[in-house]
Amino acid sequence: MESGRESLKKISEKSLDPQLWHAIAGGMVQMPPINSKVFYFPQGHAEHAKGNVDFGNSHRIPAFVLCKVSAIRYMADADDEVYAKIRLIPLKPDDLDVEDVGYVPNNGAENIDKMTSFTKTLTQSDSNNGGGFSVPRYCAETIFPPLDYSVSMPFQFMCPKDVHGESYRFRHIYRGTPRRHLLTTGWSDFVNCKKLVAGDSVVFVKAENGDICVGIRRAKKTIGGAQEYPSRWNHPGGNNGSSQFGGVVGRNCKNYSRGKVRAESVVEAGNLAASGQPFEVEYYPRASTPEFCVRASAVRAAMQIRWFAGMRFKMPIETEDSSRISWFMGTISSVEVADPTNWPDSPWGLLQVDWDEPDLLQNVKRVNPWLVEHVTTIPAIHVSPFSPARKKMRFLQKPELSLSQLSQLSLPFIPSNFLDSSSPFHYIPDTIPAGMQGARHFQLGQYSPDLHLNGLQSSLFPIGFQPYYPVNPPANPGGNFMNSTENNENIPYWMKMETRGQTLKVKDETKTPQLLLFGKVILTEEQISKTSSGENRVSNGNLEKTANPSDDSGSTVLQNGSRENSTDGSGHSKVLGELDHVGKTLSL
Amino acid sequence: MESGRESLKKISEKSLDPQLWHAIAGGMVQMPPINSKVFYFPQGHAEHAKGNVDFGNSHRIPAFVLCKVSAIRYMADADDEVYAKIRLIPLKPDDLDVEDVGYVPNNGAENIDKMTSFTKTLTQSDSNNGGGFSVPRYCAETIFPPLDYSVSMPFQFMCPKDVHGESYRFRHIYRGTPRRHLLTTGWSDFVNCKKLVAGDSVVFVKAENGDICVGIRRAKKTIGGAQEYPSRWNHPGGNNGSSQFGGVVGRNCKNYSRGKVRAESVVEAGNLAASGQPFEVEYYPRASTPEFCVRASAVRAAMQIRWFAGMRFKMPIETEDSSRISWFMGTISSVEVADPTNWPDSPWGLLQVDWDEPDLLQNVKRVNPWLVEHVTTIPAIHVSPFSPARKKMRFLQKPELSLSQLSQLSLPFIPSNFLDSSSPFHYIPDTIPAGMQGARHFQLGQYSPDLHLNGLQSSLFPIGFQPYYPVNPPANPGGNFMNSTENNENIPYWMKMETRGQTLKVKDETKTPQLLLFGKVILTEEQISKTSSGENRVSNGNLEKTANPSDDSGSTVLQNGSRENSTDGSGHSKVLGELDHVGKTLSL
DNA sequence: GTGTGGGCGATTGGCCGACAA
DNA sequence: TTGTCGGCCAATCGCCCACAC
Repeated sequence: MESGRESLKKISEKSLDPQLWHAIAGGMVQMPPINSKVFYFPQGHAEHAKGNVDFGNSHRIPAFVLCKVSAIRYMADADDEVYAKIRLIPLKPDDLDVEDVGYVPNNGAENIDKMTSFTKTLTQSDSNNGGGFSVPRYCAETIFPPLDYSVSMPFQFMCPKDVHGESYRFRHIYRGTPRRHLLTTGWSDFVNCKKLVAGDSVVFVKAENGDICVGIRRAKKTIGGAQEYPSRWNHPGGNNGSSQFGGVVGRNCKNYSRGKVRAESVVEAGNLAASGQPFEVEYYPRASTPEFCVRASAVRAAMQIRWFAGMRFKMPIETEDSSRISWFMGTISSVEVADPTNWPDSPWGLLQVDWDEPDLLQNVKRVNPWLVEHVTTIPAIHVSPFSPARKKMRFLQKPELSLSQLSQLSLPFIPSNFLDSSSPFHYIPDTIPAGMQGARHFQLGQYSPDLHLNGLQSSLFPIGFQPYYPVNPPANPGGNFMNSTENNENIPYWMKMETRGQTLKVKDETKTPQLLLFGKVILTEEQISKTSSGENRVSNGNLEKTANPSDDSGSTVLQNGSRENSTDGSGHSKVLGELDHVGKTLSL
Repeated sequence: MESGRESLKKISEKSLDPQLWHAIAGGMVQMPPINSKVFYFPQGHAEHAKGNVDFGNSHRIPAFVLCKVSAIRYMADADDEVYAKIRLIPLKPDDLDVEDVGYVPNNGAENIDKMTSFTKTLTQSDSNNGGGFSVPRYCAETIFPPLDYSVSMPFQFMCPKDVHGESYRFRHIYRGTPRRHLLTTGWSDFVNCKKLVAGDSVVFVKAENGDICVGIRRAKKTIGGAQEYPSRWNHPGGNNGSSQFGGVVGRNCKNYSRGKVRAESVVEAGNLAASGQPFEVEYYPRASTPEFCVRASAVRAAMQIRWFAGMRFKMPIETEDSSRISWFMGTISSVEVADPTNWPDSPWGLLQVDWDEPDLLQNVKRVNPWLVEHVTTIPAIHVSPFSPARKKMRFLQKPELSLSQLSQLSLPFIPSNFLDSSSPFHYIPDTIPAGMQGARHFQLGQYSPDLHLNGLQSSLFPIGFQPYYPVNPPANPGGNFMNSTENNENIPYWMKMETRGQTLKVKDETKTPQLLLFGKVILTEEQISKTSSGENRVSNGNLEKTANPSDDSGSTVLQNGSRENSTDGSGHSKVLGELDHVGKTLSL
């Protein structure tokens, strides 16, 4: 009664090549190295799950557990979303014999540069039922097999594989005036099969041996599992009956997709962690919740900072297609335990913050200390009359971008530089008691910068330490943006576009070819650009790149290997352009 | 960060009306009454899950745990598959104060006859992209709202709801020569939306208030979760490129649906059961694995039988659309513990069997004692030259019906009559030690009918008892079949049919309008009929009914309420026609 | 360089009766 | 009674260009 089932299981449990996985996950996704030490936060894990996680009498589950990463399996689920199964071994608080490995750029070090990838966010035309896929020239020339340009309309069929190893067949043709690369036949099927919509991204990855894979990054609509993708009609079909009756009833097709991480597995992990037994967690890097397995050195470094209300900070946010990161600035309004009832000892969400751009990040009330970077200089919060935040919201008046969607927010992965254990404090011994006592619910009064470290920090670092103040370069008030359009006081042209035909598909779902996403907060590229032209954000930079060999304006192919400690006080701009774990990752 | 998530969860956690649930689940599905006693079998639960279940050091998990059913929630998952969440409270082995309730025909007794339902297995034409749904007359007249037959082509729009409460809009028209009922507009969308294929069934249910629901029973392709539905193209679309190249590559769209029950929840349930704590299990009645919560009285009755090698037995199997049950006969080849290493004390799969029709049930090596019925008369195993089993397999030479698919098998629910605690032994006290000692791996020699009860049986019934030998009527050697076609030595007409057009859809997937299913074993109605004309099966009978008021040939509308002890030696034929928990369940 | 719309065939979806099982 | 087919029409898919940003 067991044969056959095994093979099925293996199909769905098959793990991906780590390089491929990282290419699809996006440049900002960093996984901790094997054997490195991390803090596991059950609280954060719970946010990662769908539904409410009830730990029961969770007094015995500590807010954080020091663990060693014993294994990582790189997986993809049924929706082609990549996730990782991280196996963790809890360490004794005084377990000093486990050497934390230094930063390792690639988990599979020998695979560096093995793959080339290109990411493109789908336009309306790309995801239209009737349309093909407009292939950026660079993608075609870098990733796709070469065409025979001697003929008038060169074309070929290419058959990339998805994360599950399934092949898809696309007709790749170079035609039109001016000439351009297109995927025609087969593309529409792919779009329907994968249920892609405008705003989703596809990643073409070429391995060293020439094999081509195609991955998917879905636009983040909601947060942390239980995602209910909007209904997507594959072929709306002529409906005589309904037009004849004017009825629009029916024709709905709900997709009751389940959450990615189940509450029970979180509880199970928490209990195992509490009892010191090895356990495994599933981590969805694109789930828009902060990672809950954080490099121990990063946590320590962050908790050494004497956070207090009034402090200025900046935080990196990735663009929706992972092509850029954007830094947002804010002020700490209060330092207090986020959930004193259930997690009185937790630094998770310790910082209550006010953003310089409250409209865009209005629902990000709390951030983790290790996700932000303290800045010593406070740029003027100048809301220019030409680009006020309020005015920007006019572009959000479309239903799909309404304020009601700007509801919940968690934070994406922190760039690796934050986790760099080469920070001055990586030598701090691991002496955190797994089950902390004392240190109940501390709350610092607002604007009490002289208050000393609160109980949390002292409990995290009970032995002698020096408060650490990172020395950052002055923030660049003018910003340092690429791709920013300046002449956009008017409605941008893409707001006026309409879908051809009468398809009932996702017509009104996403009119924005480029989205920027912060947890559940979806921002258009336009908004980002407009914001960029203000003075209240720091800068952004390329992460993945629109690599156009004939257009170097502001772009360079980023190579990995160059790393700087983001807190070393001098490498700011380098950090912004850093791309340090994917050999060549290119993007549009 | 919690708002909104709650509501999503509630949608997916909503439970169904028990009557509706039962109507969709099918007439053979019986749930134990609330407060009744059942044995919970972790081993069976594990078979219900996808993948391998590792109980770890499971020495402490008993093979069966006597429990009280404290609650049942009737649910439907994202695929519209119904399942139940059964809450169980382990009982102390000597817990005699818990009165086992007698058999209760309907869990919600007051709801009897509240609903009328009709089941139809989809034909190729029904599931064709271009086609509509041919509504059996009885369904239209019994379930659907009445049409105004005064006009020439009467039609209406009806909007049934699915298990999630979503409405679908179908045009119901009465037309053609001869006149017939059809669903046209909207049907195709429904098929695509629900990913229905030929062989799947739809169930129309009308509540007392006239509300109409539509449920789904998918054809069982594989066993116990991790089902990978065959690729279903929603709209294959014209593919100039591939026809021009003659290529059939690509155009595949795998659906990596997950297993229904996760291994972890099985382990969790087993541990809770072992420690005597209440727990909850998810049971998928259509998962083709035997139920793992079995009426205690049924287990006891079965274990009182002195099973031995050489015994003859019969077992009921349901047809794929739950419209009929079929009894297969076999001989016990050996009585031995199925998995002595992990479950040395378990009666699960105790009986090793040889089937009279080994081709059809070749992979059913073991059955549970409470799933079979001992027969005292051994009909001659006469393989007639006109309908030999080998010959029948000729019809399986199509790839979709090849022997390679006849791989694994578990067994469906036993009809309720087997569980009837009104059997002479329902008064046997519950004195089964939850953690049994002794009784390791007993194996009875083949054909040792005089051997006394083995250790398992004595451990299940440690106190005085009388071995129970059911007195059955002599098996009817000639069978008692309906719908059997005799003139099918030739290829049946449906084997010759071809799909119109060039759709790449499920063209070759299921050519059989009627399937009979045994776990993973799929049999056509033709095969069953041919088998029926042999002498080696006992009989079958209608369970759900093709209720045709103008054609009473061999059919009657079955009413619930009439119950007979299947082992009482006289009610055989009544049992076969029994339908005792759904008020009026009709089927095609 | 590439996103979008118009134009247009070829294909399919989808509704119908005819026919037969 | 109802499953399937051929016929037929209309809708739309999907490929192409031209045009803009």
